[in-house]
Amino acid sequence: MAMDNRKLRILRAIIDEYILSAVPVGSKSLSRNTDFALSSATIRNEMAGLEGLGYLEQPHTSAGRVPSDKAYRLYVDSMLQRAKLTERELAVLQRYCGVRVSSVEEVMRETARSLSEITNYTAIVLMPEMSESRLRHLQLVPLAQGSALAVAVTDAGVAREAVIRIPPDMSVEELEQISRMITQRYYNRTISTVAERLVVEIGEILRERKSFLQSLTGTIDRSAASGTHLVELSGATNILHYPEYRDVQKAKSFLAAVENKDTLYDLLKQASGMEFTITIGSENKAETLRDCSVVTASYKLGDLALGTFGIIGPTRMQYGKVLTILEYMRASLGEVLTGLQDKE
Amino acid sequence: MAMDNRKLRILRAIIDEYILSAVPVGSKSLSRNTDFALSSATIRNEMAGLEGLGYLEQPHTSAGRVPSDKAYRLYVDSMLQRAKLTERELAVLQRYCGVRVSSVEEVMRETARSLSEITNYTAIVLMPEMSESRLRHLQLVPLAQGSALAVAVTDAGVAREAVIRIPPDMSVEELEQISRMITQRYYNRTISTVAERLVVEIGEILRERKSFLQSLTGTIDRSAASGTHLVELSGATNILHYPEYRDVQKAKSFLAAVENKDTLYDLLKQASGMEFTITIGSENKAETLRDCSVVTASYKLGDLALGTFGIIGPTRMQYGKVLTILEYMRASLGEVLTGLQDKE
DNA sequence: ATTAGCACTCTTAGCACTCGAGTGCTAATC
DNA sequence: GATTAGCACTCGAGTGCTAAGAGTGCTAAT
Repeated sequence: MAMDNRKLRILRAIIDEYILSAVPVGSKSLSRNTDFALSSATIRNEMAGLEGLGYLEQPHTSAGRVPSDKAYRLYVDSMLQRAKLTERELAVLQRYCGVRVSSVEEVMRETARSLSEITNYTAIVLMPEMSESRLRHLQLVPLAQGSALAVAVTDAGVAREAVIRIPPDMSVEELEQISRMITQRYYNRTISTVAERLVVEIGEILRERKSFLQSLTGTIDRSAASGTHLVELSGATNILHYPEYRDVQKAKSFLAAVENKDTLYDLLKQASGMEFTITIGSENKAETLRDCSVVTASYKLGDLALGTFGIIGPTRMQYGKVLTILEYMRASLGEVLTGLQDKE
Repeated sequence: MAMDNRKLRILRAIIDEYILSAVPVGSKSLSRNTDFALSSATIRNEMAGLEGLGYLEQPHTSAGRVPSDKAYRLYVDSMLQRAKLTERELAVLQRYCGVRVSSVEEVMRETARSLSEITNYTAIVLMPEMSESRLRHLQLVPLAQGSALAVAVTDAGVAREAVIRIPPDMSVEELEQISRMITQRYYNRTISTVAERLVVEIGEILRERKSFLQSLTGTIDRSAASGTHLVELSGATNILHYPEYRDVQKAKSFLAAVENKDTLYDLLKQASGMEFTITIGSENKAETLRDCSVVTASYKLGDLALGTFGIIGPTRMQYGKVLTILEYMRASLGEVLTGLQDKE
């Protein structure tokens, strides 16, 4: 049994229908509601064929058919067409572009919020990777006896901070001097380079401060590596709108999965760099997302900030619409990020 | 009909029972499972009395009784006793105290995580108020042509950043000089003072930079005021464990309420400064939390960081246990925050 | 190749029924 | 006078049955 043109058209009709209704679609309703000039019996035959090929599944005998992950894959690969956006959707996007923000974190938060609001799915945004961005300034600010706050600023316009311990005999002037020295020496180097070379190079100059520098390096390393607050999540509870999650148990496991930022980080990390990715159901690495689809987009700003964002929803997702929205968002994000600097 | 001692004992037994089981408790089971030497009939009479007084409610005739908010209020006001912690609970607390963190944000995250893990309710943590903490350092770092990052460090050990626009003719040296001037002049002043006086005072010195300073002030103001990322939330989905939220509709409205950080911010803000607060069901201002209880505690560190944290759960909450945990946490939080500076 | 027709399957909604836990009331008991 | 045993009554949850509806596969006719 091979795939032919008519089978494709039927499959597509089934998918379109199922995406809207979430109800298994049967041969009769299909022949009634579409303009194939075919009887239900013919469609039944074709459906049986499609099931044999693995594109359709039957929840139980005498129920309609449901598209398999394989079907969705075919769908997005070869029959997807961009959807027009509605008034409402455009309005949210426009509002998003006009929003006043003053830090990269805020941009991420707004992006996630808008995405989830438009799509009604769950939105995730991955912050630009710290370790690949370049140092602009490092400042050590004394806090109390024996402790200081280290603040690193990068070209992506983000600051990271960490409280560090300092030798009790270290003076304010010395801290200032070290800050200046590091800033000067490592200006425009990537953070990972800084972490790598700091001790070796400056340790030679300031022998007696070597252990302090070591601890500083450790902090930088850890802070650059920790992906914890690099993931922004919004609209997790949107999933509860969809009938496939009417079962509280399922909803719970989805929400638990999504509350764990490590899973999300891996997800986005993997997709970073790809213009768009679509991962369907069982294609997901994470066990817990096996009946979700993930669509992501990456943005790039000059050779500067680079991040990824996307949405998570049921496999029965409006792929066309989502892609259009992500595309739009991708373009706007650059604008908003640049805008950071143009609006006050 | 007045309240007497026996009524109190019965009411208490009902509350204790209901907190554990979430099932309306009836006269028979109560006389069976407790050591009142009373028949179910007597208890029934007393229960009718308690209902008349507004302490009990009946979901429908021929169901057991459920404590009213008023009953819980009485319970926490006059019959509450601290609960012992279990092994598991202590273990989590211990792990919490040992955790290595290097920024206030991380402390908040860990606190929220641990709280929700121990209690199985939803935890919220409010970050120390920015505008009341004192400036330690202000740094303007040039990013690109016409823009810079302003980073303010406070005595609470947190840094806040914002991208600002700068006049194109402003040199690196001038930025540096302004940073130094502001830091020097406003060292140890509260952020709100800085925002208030900056333009007036320094504007006089740097007349030609007045508009720049104005925009900087605006940024500081806004950044200090924005409560957005000052609230840390954890374990929102824990609520799904409880039978009162088995209805997806209810769960959805709870989660929506809790996803809105403004609501939470108001909640915690109001409780800040109070050692402990307990707000029961309808006592909540927020419409959406009318069948939840909120328990909060505030911490203070010297006259330094001051924040609030708490948990949200069903009105049928283990108040005794929660209070004990919050008390413990309150003590540990100081330790952890100080520890920020002692561990590397 | 298509389709009409038919027998069969499976889910869902509705209905009557039972069972258990709970209630209020009254009369007997301590 | 307080307590309790007893009784009739109510309500919700669970059970079993039936009928309706949607869908299927197969076969024979077009």
